[in-house]
Amino acid sequence: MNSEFTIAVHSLVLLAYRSDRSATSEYIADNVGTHPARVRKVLSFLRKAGYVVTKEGSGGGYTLACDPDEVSLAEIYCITSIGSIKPSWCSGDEEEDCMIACNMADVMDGIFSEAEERMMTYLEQLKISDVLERVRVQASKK
Amino acid sequence: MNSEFTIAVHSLVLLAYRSDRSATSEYIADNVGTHPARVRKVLSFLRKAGYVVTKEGSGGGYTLACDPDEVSLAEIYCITSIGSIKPSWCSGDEEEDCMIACNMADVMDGIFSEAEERMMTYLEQLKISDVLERVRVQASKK
DNA sequence: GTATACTGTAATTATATTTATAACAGATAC
DNA sequence: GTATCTGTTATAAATATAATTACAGTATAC
Repeated sequence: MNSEFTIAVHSLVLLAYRSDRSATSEYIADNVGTHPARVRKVLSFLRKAGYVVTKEGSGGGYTLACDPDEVSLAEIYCITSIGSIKPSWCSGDEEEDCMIACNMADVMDGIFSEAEERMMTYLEQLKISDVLERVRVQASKK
Repeated sequence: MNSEFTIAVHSLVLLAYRSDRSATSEYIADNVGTHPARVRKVLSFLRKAGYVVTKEGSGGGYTLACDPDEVSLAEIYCITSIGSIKPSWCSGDEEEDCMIACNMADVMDGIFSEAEERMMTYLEQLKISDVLERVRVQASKK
């Protein structure tokens, strides 16, 4: 799976944790453990989908624009990583004179799509606030 | 996802389609669209797990050693690609002085594991014979 | 209006992963 | 013994991913 999903979830959880304060891409990048430009790219998708509000210029940054109780990981997955279950490599070849070789790519494609849907029904149940709660539980274990 | 899963499923479906005839790695590789050495590597895993029987030497090759009605894609996924849902890249850093940064990697790890389990309950229902049937249906559409 | 501090985005470089290929030992059939 | 196969490792090539650089655009403070 694409790690932009991880970056998006981490960023949203961080913003939810900081309640309504804004955060710069540098601050988020440091917390996530990546480069600010990468955070800006991922959060730019979230902004276009309305999950965060961004403010350019001095004193700018990112703030949460959604209710963490309402937003599921499935929505975030759709924005950042849909289709990433399926490997880019495909078996078979349409030109071969064999029923298996000709059709395996299509069949596997369907299987990967259905598998992804199953995974997404799970992610639908998980909200950003649940992830934050899991972080709290994990922290209390240490 | 790792494409060894695709190669394994394709090979098993091909062997099931050819009933009890054996096939060489070169024949399978040509059908799958990869290198014989890669087929040998993947089928070597399947042999160790008892799904195929191999015969070395002249006239050798691979034959199915399982009932296609009984073997699910979940079993094959376990052998070839377990854990491949989770991206190798992890966010956060245990050393940071922030609850989110410290625990996000563990939390995401758990989420990816659960997501993978959901996907696997779907793959459990799909047998090798179902995949062969899907190939037949797909072929009849053309 | 100019300096400063941000985001947005594209281009480039570096790194990691994946796939293909080569090579050869070991096994079996003839 | 020779030809044909698998098993396995090592290496090279291709691809995908992540980091970095660069700079235009925008808002703020002075």
